[in-house]
Amino acid sequence: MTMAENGIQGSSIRQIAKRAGMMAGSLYHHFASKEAMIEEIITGYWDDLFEGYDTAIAESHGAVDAIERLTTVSLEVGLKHWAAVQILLGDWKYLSSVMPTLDASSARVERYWLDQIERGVKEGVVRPELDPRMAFRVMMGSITWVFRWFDPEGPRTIYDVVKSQIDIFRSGVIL
Amino acid sequence: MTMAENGIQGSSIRQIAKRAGMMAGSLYHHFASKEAMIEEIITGYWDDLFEGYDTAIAESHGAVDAIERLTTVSLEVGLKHWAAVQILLGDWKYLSSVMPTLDASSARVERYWLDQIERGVKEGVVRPELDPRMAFRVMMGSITWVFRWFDPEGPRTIYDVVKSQIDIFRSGVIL
DNA sequence: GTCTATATTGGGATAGAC
DNA sequence: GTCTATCCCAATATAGAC
Repeated sequence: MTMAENGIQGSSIRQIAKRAGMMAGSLYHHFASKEAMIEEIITGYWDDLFEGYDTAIAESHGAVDAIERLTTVSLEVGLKHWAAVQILLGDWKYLSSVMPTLDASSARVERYWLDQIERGVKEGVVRPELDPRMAFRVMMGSITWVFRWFDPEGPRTIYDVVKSQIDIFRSGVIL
Repeated sequence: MTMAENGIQGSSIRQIAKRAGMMAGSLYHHFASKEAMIEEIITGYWDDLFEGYDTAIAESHGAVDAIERLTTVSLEVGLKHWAAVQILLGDWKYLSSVMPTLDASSARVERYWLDQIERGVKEGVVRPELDPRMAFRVMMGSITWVFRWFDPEGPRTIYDVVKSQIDIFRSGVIL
Protein backbone atom coordinates (compact mmCIF):
# COMPACT_ATOMS: atom_id res chain seq x y z
CA MET A 1 0.00 0.00 0.00
CA THR A 2 1.47 3.26 -1.02
CA MET A 3 -0.83 5.16 1.32
CA ALA A 4 0.61 3.24 4.26
CA GLU A 5 4.16 4.13 3.22
CA ASN A 6 3.77 7.65 1.89
CA GLY A 7 0.63 8.91 3.60
CA ILE A 8 -2.67 9.75 2.01
CA GLN A 9 -1.64 13.07 0.60
CA GLY A 10 1.69 11.63 -0.45
CA SER A 11 0.06 8.99 -2.61
CA SER A 12 -1.34 9.94 -5.98
CA ILE A 13 -4.10 8.07 -7.73
CA ARG A 14 -1.57 7.26 -10.43
CA GLN A 15 0.80 5.65 -7.92
CA ILE A 16 -1.99 3.70 -6.28
CA ALA A 17 -3.21 2.48 -9.64
CA LYS A 18 0.29 1.44 -10.67
CA ARG A 19 0.57 -0.75 -7.56
CA ALA A 20 -2.79 -2.25 -8.37
CA GLY A 21 -1.54 -3.00 -11.88
CA MET A 22 -3.84 -0.67 -13.76
CA MET A 23 -4.14 2.85 -15.09
CA ALA A 24 -5.51 5.69 -13.00
CA GLY A 25 -8.82 5.91 -14.78
CA SER A 26 -9.57 2.24 -14.19
CA LEU A 27 -9.51 2.64 -10.43
CA TYR A 28 -12.65 4.73 -10.62
CA HIS A 29 -14.54 1.72 -11.84
CA HIS A 30 -13.96 0.16 -8.38
CA PHE A 31 -14.07 3.18 -6.13
CA ALA A 32 -16.00 6.40 -6.34
CA SER A 33 -13.10 8.45 -5.02
CA LYS A 34 -9.82 8.35 -3.16
CA GLU A 35 -11.73 8.88 0.09
CA ALA A 36 -13.90 5.87 -0.61
CA MET A 37 -10.81 3.66 -0.84
CA ILE A 38 -9.56 4.90 2.50
CA GLU A 39 -12.92 4.42 4.15
CA GLU A 40 -12.99 0.78 3.14
CA ILE A 41 -9.52 0.17 4.55
CA ILE A 42 -10.24 1.92 7.83
CA THR A 43 -13.66 0.49 8.58
CA GLY A 44 -12.34 -3.02 7.89
CA TYR A 45 -9.83 -2.43 10.64
CA TRP A 46 -12.30 -1.12 13.23
CA ASP A 47 -14.73 -3.95 12.53
CA ASP A 48 -12.08 -6.60 13.14
CA LEU A 49 -10.75 -4.81 16.18
CA PHE A 50 -14.06 -4.49 17.97
CA GLU A 51 -15.02 -8.04 17.14
CA GLY A 52 -11.71 -9.16 18.61
CA TYR A 53 -12.22 -7.01 21.69
CA ASP A 54 -15.67 -8.48 22.26
CA THR A 55 -14.33 -12.02 22.07
CA ALA A 56 -11.41 -11.10 24.32
CA ILE A 57 -13.72 -9.81 27.04
CA ALA A 58 -16.17 -12.67 26.67
CA GLU A 59 -13.48 -15.32 27.05
CA SER A 60 -11.52 -13.57 29.78
CA HIS A 61 -11.06 -14.92 33.29
CA GLY A 62 -10.52 -11.90 35.44
CA ALA A 63 -9.42 -8.39 34.61
CA VAL A 64 -5.71 -9.11 34.31
CA ASP A 65 -6.42 -11.79 31.75
CA ALA A 66 -8.76 -9.38 29.97
CA ILE A 67 -6.08 -6.67 29.78
CA GLU A 68 -3.61 -9.21 28.44
CA ARG A 69 -6.12 -10.25 25.81
CA LEU A 70 -6.90 -6.66 24.81
CA THR A 71 -3.18 -6.08 24.35
CA THR A 72 -2.82 -9.21 22.25
CA VAL A 73 -5.84 -8.45 20.08
CA SER A 74 -4.69 -4.85 19.52
CA LEU A 75 -1.40 -6.11 18.12
CA GLU A 76 -2.86 -9.06 16.22
CA VAL A 77 -5.49 -6.98 14.45
CA GLY A 78 -3.06 -4.15 13.87
CA LEU A 79 -0.66 -6.58 12.24
CA LYS A 80 -3.40 -7.99 10.04
CA HIS A 81 -4.56 -4.51 9.03
CA TRP A 82 -1.06 -3.09 8.83
CA ALA A 83 -1.88 -0.56 6.13
CA ALA A 84 -4.92 0.72 8.01
CA VAL A 85 -2.90 1.28 11.17
CA GLN A 86 -0.11 3.07 9.34
CA ILE A 87 -2.65 5.34 7.70
CA LEU A 88 -4.47 5.99 10.96
CA LEU A 89 -1.24 6.84 12.77
CA GLY A 90 0.17 9.02 10.04
CA ASP A 91 -2.96 10.75 8.83
CA TRP A 92 -5.16 10.90 11.91
CA LYS A 93 -5.74 14.62 11.69
CA TYR A 94 -6.55 14.59 8.03
CA LEU A 95 -8.83 11.59 8.45
CA SER A 96 -10.79 13.03 11.34
CA SER A 97 -11.59 16.02 9.17
CA VAL A 98 -13.09 13.84 6.44
CA MET A 99 -14.36 10.88 8.55
CA PRO A 100 -16.23 12.27 11.56
CA THR A 101 -16.74 8.73 12.89
CA LEU A 102 -13.09 8.45 13.90
CA ASP A 103 -13.49 10.08 17.27
CA ALA A 104 -16.33 7.75 18.16
CA SER A 105 -14.16 4.76 17.29
CA SER A 106 -11.29 5.86 19.44
CA ALA A 107 -13.67 6.66 22.30
CA ARG A 108 -15.03 3.14 21.94
CA VAL A 109 -11.54 1.70 22.21
CA GLU A 110 -10.97 3.68 25.37
CA ARG A 111 -14.25 2.42 26.81
CA TYR A 112 -13.19 -1.24 26.47
CA TRP A 113 -9.95 -0.57 28.27
CA LEU A 114 -11.41 1.58 31.04
CA ASP A 115 -14.04 -1.07 31.72
CA GLN A 116 -11.35 -3.67 32.30
CA ILE A 117 -9.16 -1.35 34.34
CA GLU A 118 -12.10 -0.52 36.59
CA ARG A 119 -13.03 -4.18 36.76
CA GLY A 120 -9.47 -4.82 37.87
CA VAL A 121 -9.78 -2.29 40.66
CA LYS A 122 -12.97 -3.98 41.89
CA GLU A 123 -11.30 -7.38 41.73
CA GLY A 124 -8.36 -5.99 43.65
CA VAL A 125 -5.88 -6.73 40.90
CA VAL A 126 -5.27 -3.19 39.60
CA ARG A 127 -3.76 -0.48 41.77
CA PRO A 128 -6.76 1.58 42.91
CA GLU A 129 -4.82 4.82 43.34
CA LEU A 130 -4.06 5.04 39.62
CA ASP A 131 -5.95 7.41 37.37
CA PRO A 132 -7.61 4.85 35.04
CA ARG A 133 -7.31 7.08 32.00
CA MET A 134 -3.61 7.60 32.61
CA ALA A 135 -3.10 3.88 32.98
CA PHE A 136 -4.97 3.38 29.72
CA ARG A 137 -2.90 6.01 27.99
CA VAL A 138 0.40 4.55 29.08
CA MET A 139 -0.61 1.12 27.83
CA MET A 140 -2.19 2.35 24.61
CA GLY A 141 0.79 4.58 23.90
CA SER A 142 3.23 1.73 24.10
CA ILE A 143 0.95 -0.52 22.04
CA THR A 144 0.56 2.10 19.34
CA TRP A 145 4.27 2.75 19.31
CA VAL A 146 4.85 -0.88 18.37
CA PHE A 147 3.54 -0.13 14.91
CA ARG A 148 6.35 2.34 14.43
CA TRP A 149 9.26 0.07 15.27
CA PHE A 150 8.00 -3.47 14.76
CA ASP A 151 9.21 -5.25 11.65
CA PRO A 152 6.62 -7.80 10.53
CA GLU A 153 9.33 -9.55 8.52
CA GLY A 154 11.72 -9.65 11.48
CA PRO A 155 12.49 -12.57 13.79
CA ARG A 156 10.35 -11.37 16.68
CA THR A 157 6.63 -12.17 16.71
CA ILE A 158 4.00 -9.90 18.17
CA TYR A 159 3.50 -12.51 20.89
CA ASP A 160 7.05 -11.88 22.08
CA VAL A 161 6.20 -8.21 22.18
CA VAL A 162 2.97 -8.81 24.08
CA LYS A 163 4.85 -10.86 26.63
CA SER A 164 7.37 -8.10 27.31
CA GLN A 165 4.73 -5.43 27.44
CA ILE A 166 2.47 -7.28 29.81
CA ASP A 167 5.44 -8.00 32.02
CA ILE A 168 6.20 -4.30 32.20
CA PHE A 169 2.56 -3.36 32.69
CA ARG A 170 2.48 -5.82 35.55
CA SER A 171 5.57 -4.90 37.48
CA GLY A 172 6.80 -1.61 36.12
CA VAL A 173 10.22 -0.88 34.84
CA ILE A 174 11.87 0.27 38.01
CA LEU A 175 12.32 -1.73 41.19
CA MET B 1 1.35 26.26 12.36
CA THR B 2 -0.67 24.80 9.59
CA MET B 3 1.89 22.07 9.01
CA ALA B 4 1.42 20.88 12.59
CA GLU B 5 -2.35 20.71 12.10
CA ASN B 6 -2.67 19.55 8.51
CA GLY B 7 0.60 17.81 7.85
CA ILE B 8 3.33 18.86 5.48
CA GLN B 9 1.62 17.71 2.32
CA GLY B 10 -1.68 19.05 3.57
CA SER B 11 -0.29 22.56 3.90
CA SER B 12 0.17 24.68 0.84
CA ILE B 13 2.65 27.50 0.57
CA ARG B 14 -0.31 29.81 0.13
CA GLN B 15 -1.87 28.64 3.41
CA ILE B 16 1.40 28.91 5.29
CA ALA B 17 1.94 32.41 3.97
CA LYS B 18 -1.57 33.44 4.97
CA ARG B 19 -0.92 32.39 8.57
CA ALA B 20 2.32 34.32 8.49
CA GLY B 21 0.38 37.35 7.30
CA MET B 22 1.92 37.64 3.90
CA MET B 23 1.56 36.52 0.30
CA ALA B 24 3.06 33.29 -0.99
CA GLY B 25 5.85 34.96 -2.92
CA SER B 26 7.08 36.85 0.12
CA LEU B 27 7.84 33.66 2.01
CA TYR B 28 10.62 32.90 -0.43
CA HIS B 29 12.48 35.92 0.79
CA HIS B 30 12.89 34.16 4.15
CA PHE B 31 13.18 30.53 3.09
CA ALA B 32 14.67 28.90 0.03
CA SER B 33 11.95 26.27 -0.13
CA LYS B 34 9.22 24.52 1.81
CA GLU B 35 11.74 21.90 2.90
CA ALA B 36 14.01 24.59 4.30
CA MET B 37 11.18 25.80 6.57
CA ILE B 38 10.64 22.32 7.90
CA GLU B 39 14.31 21.74 8.47
CA GLU B 40 14.56 24.84 10.64
CA ILE B 41 11.60 23.74 12.76
CA ILE B 42 12.88 20.21 13.21
CA THR B 43 16.51 20.94 13.95
CA GLY B 44 15.46 23.54 16.54
CA TYR B 45 13.63 20.77 18.33
CA TRP B 46 16.46 18.25 18.29
CA ASP B 47 18.97 20.85 19.46
CA ASP B 48 16.85 21.77 22.47
CA LEU B 49 16.07 18.15 23.25
CA PHE B 50 19.66 16.97 23.29
CA GLU B 51 20.79 19.96 25.28
CA GLY B 52 18.05 19.16 27.81
CA TYR B 53 19.04 15.51 27.88
CA ASP B 54 22.67 16.40 28.55
CA THR B 55 21.73 18.64 31.45
CA ALA B 56 19.33 16.01 32.78
CA ILE B 57 22.04 13.38 32.88
CA ALA B 58 24.65 15.75 34.28
CA GLU B 59 22.43 16.83 37.17
CA SER B 60 20.99 13.41 37.93
CA HIS B 61 21.54 11.55 41.17
CA GLY B 62 21.19 7.91 40.27
CA ALA B 63 19.51 6.18 37.34
CA VAL B 64 15.94 6.47 38.60
CA ASP B 65 16.32 10.20 38.94
CA ALA B 66 17.89 10.30 35.47
CA ILE B 67 14.97 8.43 33.93
CA GLU B 68 12.56 10.80 35.64
CA ARG B 69 14.48 13.73 34.25
CA LEU B 70 14.59 12.31 30.73
CA THR B 71 10.83 11.88 30.89
CA THR B 72 10.35 15.43 32.11
CA VAL B 73 12.66 16.94 29.52
CA SER B 74 11.00 14.96 26.71
CA LEU B 75 7.65 16.46 27.60
CA GLU B 76 8.95 19.95 28.36
CA VAL B 77 10.84 20.28 25.10
CA GLY B 78 8.03 18.65 23.15
CA LEU B 79 5.61 21.16 24.60
CA LYS B 80 7.91 24.04 23.72
CA HIS B 81 8.38 22.73 20.18
CA TRP B 82 4.80 21.59 19.79
CA ALA B 83 4.68 22.14 16.03
CA ALA B 84 7.92 20.24 15.48
CA VAL B 85 6.63 17.25 17.42
CA GLN B 86 3.32 17.19 15.61
CA ILE B 87 5.13 17.29 12.29
CA LEU B 88 7.58 14.59 13.33
CA LEU B 89 4.80 12.31 14.51
CA GLY B 90 2.55 12.83 11.53
CA ASP B 91 5.10 13.04 8.75
CA TRP B 92 7.93 10.83 9.96
CA LYS B 93 8.03 8.68 6.86
CA TYR B 94 7.94 11.61 4.49
CA LEU B 95 10.58 13.44 6.51
CA SER B 96 12.99 10.54 6.68
CA SER B 97 12.92 10.40 2.90
CA VAL B 98 13.99 14.04 2.59
CA MET B 99 16.03 14.44 5.83
CA PRO B 100 18.39 11.49 6.13
CA THR B 101 19.58 12.77 9.51
CA LEU B 102 16.33 11.75 11.19
CA ASP B 103 17.33 8.18 11.86
CA ALA B 104 20.53 9.30 13.52
CA SER B 105 18.57 11.63 15.79
CA SER B 106 16.17 8.95 16.92
CA ALA B 107 19.05 6.55 17.45
CA ARG B 108 20.67 9.19 19.60
CA VAL B 109 17.52 9.52 21.69
CA GLU B 110 17.50 5.77 22.22
CA ARG B 111 21.16 5.83 23.28
CA TYR B 112 20.45 8.30 26.11
CA TRP B 113 17.66 6.13 27.44
CA LEU B 114 19.48 2.83 27.11
CA ASP B 115 22.47 4.27 28.93
CA GLN B 116 20.31 5.19 31.91
CA ILE B 117 18.42 1.91 31.87
CA GLU B 118 21.69 -0.01 31.88
CA ARG B 119 23.04 2.28 34.57
CA GLY B 120 19.93 1.45 36.56
CA VAL B 121 20.60 -2.26 36.22
CA LYS B 122 24.15 -1.76 37.50
CA GLU B 123 22.89 0.33 40.40
CA GLY B 124 20.35 -2.37 41.17
CA VAL B 125 17.37 -0.08 40.68
CA VAL B 126 16.09 -1.39 37.34
CA ARG B 127 14.85 -4.94 36.91
CA PRO B 128 17.78 -6.77 35.32
CA GLU B 129 15.64 -9.37 33.55
CA LEU B 130 14.01 -6.75 31.33
CA ASP B 131 15.05 -6.32 27.73
CA PRO B 132 16.37 -2.74 27.90
CA ARG B 133 15.12 -1.86 24.44
CA MET B 134 11.64 -3.08 25.28
CA ALA B 135 11.65 -1.05 28.46
CA PHE B 136 12.75 1.98 26.46
CA ARG B 137 10.05 1.40 23.89
CA VAL B 138 7.28 1.11 26.45
CA MET B 139 8.34 4.36 28.07
CA MET B 140 8.99 6.22 24.83
CA GLY B 141 5.68 5.01 23.40
CA SER B 142 3.70 6.39 26.28
CA ILE B 143 5.65 9.66 26.23
CA THR B 144 5.12 10.11 22.51
CA TRP B 145 1.45 9.30 22.86
CA VAL B 146 1.07 12.26 25.21
CA PHE B 147 1.45 14.57 22.24
CA ARG B 148 -1.64 13.05 20.72
CA TRP B 149 -4.00 13.53 23.65
CA PHE B 150 -2.52 16.31 25.76
CA ASP B 151 -4.22 19.67 25.54
CA PRO B 152 -1.69 22.43 26.21
CA GLU B 153 -4.58 24.78 26.98
CA GLY B 154 -6.18 22.32 29.40
CA PRO B 155 -6.06 22.32 33.20
CA ARG B 156 -3.44 19.59 33.52
CA THR B 157 0.25 20.49 33.27
CA ILE B 158 2.87 18.21 31.80
CA TYR B 159 4.29 17.85 35.30
CA ASP B 160 1.07 16.15 36.37
CA VAL B 161 1.51 13.84 33.41
CA VAL B 162 5.13 13.13 34.26
CA LYS B 163 4.13 12.26 37.81
CA SER B 164 1.55 9.72 36.68
CA GLN B 165 3.83 8.22 34.10
CA ILE B 166 6.78 7.83 36.41
CA ASP B 167 4.50 6.27 38.98
CA ILE B 168 3.40 3.69 36.43
CA PHE B 169 6.94 3.13 35.16
CA ARG B 170 7.94 2.52 38.76
CA SER B 171 5.30 0.13 39.92
CA GLY B 172 3.43 -1.07 36.87
CA VAL B 173 -0.26 -0.97 36.35
CA ILE B 174 -1.23 -4.30 37.75
CA LEU B 175 -0.69 -5.50 41.28
C1' DG C 1 -13.36 -3.67 -16.78
C1' DT C 2 -9.48 -1.30 -18.64
C1' DC C 3 -7.68 1.91 -21.71
C1' DT C 4 -6.38 6.92 -23.62
C1' DA C 5 -7.28 11.55 -23.55
C1' DT C 6 -8.48 15.49 -21.31
C1' DA C 7 -10.92 18.94 -18.24
C1' DT C 8 -9.98 21.47 -14.22
C1' DT C 9 -7.88 22.82 -10.13
C1' DG C 10 -4.22 23.78 -7.16
C1' DG C 11 0.59 22.86 -6.04
C1' DG C 12 5.76 24.96 -5.53
C1' DA C 13 8.50 28.29 -7.14
C1' DT C 14 10.31 32.61 -9.78
C1' DA C 15 10.51 37.49 -11.76
C1' DG C 16 10.29 41.98 -11.32
C1' DA C 17 7.69 46.24 -9.73
C1' DC C 18 7.42 48.99 -5.65
C1' DG D 1 10.77 42.89 2.42
C1' DT D 2 6.31 42.42 0.38
C1' DC D 3 3.50 42.59 -3.52
C1' DT D 4 1.26 40.79 -8.21
C1' DA D 5 1.57 37.97 -11.96
C1' DT D 6 2.86 33.98 -13.94
C1' DC D 7 5.38 29.53 -15.25
C1' DC D 8 5.21 24.80 -15.08
C1' DC D 9 3.76 20.66 -13.36
C1' DA D 10 1.04 17.18 -11.02
C1' DA D 11 -3.18 16.29 -8.75
C1' DT D 12 -8.26 14.23 -8.88
C1' DA D 13 -11.63 13.03 -11.64
C1' DT D 14 -14.45 12.32 -16.03
C1' DA D 15 -15.69 10.81 -20.89
C1' DG D 16 -15.91 7.74 -24.19
C1' DA D 17 -13.51 4.17 -27.17
C1' DC D 18 -12.59 -0.73 -27.03
